[in-house]
Amino acid sequence: MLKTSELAGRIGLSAHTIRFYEKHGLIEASERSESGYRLYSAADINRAEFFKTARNIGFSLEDIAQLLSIRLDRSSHSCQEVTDITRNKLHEVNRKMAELKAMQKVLSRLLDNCDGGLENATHCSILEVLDNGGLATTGRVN
Amino acid sequence: MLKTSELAGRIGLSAHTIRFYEKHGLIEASERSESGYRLYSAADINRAEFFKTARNIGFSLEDIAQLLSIRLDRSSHSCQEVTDITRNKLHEVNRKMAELKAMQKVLSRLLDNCDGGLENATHCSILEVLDNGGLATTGRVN
DNA sequence: ATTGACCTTAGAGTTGTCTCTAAGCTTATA
DNA sequence: TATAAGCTTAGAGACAACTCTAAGGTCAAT
Repeated sequence: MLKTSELAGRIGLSAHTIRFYEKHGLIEASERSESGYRLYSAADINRAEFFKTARNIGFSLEDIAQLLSIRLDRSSHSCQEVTDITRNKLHEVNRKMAELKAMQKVLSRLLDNCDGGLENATHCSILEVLDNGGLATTGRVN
Repeated sequence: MLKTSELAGRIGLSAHTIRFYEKHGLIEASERSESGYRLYSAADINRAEFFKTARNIGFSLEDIAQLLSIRLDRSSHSCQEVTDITRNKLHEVNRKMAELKAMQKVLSRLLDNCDGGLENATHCSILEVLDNGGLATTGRVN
C-alpha cells in the first residue's frame, strides 16, 4: 500500500496532480487509512500506470477515462471500441500535423526572404508580407 | 468609417471577437460616433487586416501584439526583432510537430497490431500494450 | 514536546482564445 | 411609432489540464 506521494514518485506525477486525476475518476485509491490518508493497492498502481502510459502516448483525459472503463470490464466491451478511440486520436493528430506543416512552410518562407539584420524595420519583408495579406508568390496563406 | 460588425464582416470575425481583441490592444477604433459607436478608419482596417493575416499564419496574440507595435514605429525597431519572433514561432511549431510525429507513430503502431473486431476486448492488444507500459517491440514510448 | 514533512479538503487561479449574457442605448425600416 | 437589428459595457463562462492556496490534521524523528 502506497501513500499519495509515494505513488506520485513512482509514476512521475506530483501528489497534487494525483488528487486532481482522482477528482476526475482517472486514478483511484481503493482504501483509506484510519486517519483518512489514501492507500493505493497493487491494482490501483497498475491502473495508475496504465493511465500514465496512455497519457504519455497523448490520449486526452476523456479518452483515458473511456479506456479505463473498458479495461475495468473488458468482456462487455468490444475491441472495436478501443480501436475507435485510437483511430480518432490518430485522426486528430493528423489534422494538427497538417496545420502545423502549413505554418511551418509559411514561417520558413518568411524567414528565407528576410535577412533579419540589425538595421531598422522600415523595409522588413516579413512586415510587408503581413501588410499585404500573406505570401503572394506561391499562393496565399489561408 | 466602418462600424464594428462591418469591420467584423470584412475581416471574417464576429463583432464580439473584434471587441475582445480591442480589449487586448490588437485591434483599434480610432474614433467614436456621437453615440459612442466604434468607427474604424482605413488605417484601423489595415491594422485589423495585418492582425488577421498574422493570426491566420498562427502567431499567438502576444506575438501579434509585438509585431503590431513594431509595425507602428518601424524605424525604431530592427528587422531582427521581427525575425526573432518568427523564428521562435517556427521553433515552437517544430517542437510540436516532433511531439505529434511521435504520437502518430505510436498510434499507428497500436492500430496495426489490433484487428479492432467486434469480439470482446479481453485480448485487445492495445489494452495489453497500455497495461505493459507501452510498446516494447522497437523501443519504449517515452 | 516540538519540529518538519506529509496528509486532508474545497475551491480559486492559470493559460490562451474566445463566446456569451445582461441591461440598456441607437439607428433604420415599415 | 413600433419593431427589429445593431451598438455599448462589464463581467461571467467555456475548454483542457493542471497548479496552487488556505486552513488544518497526522506522523516520525529528535
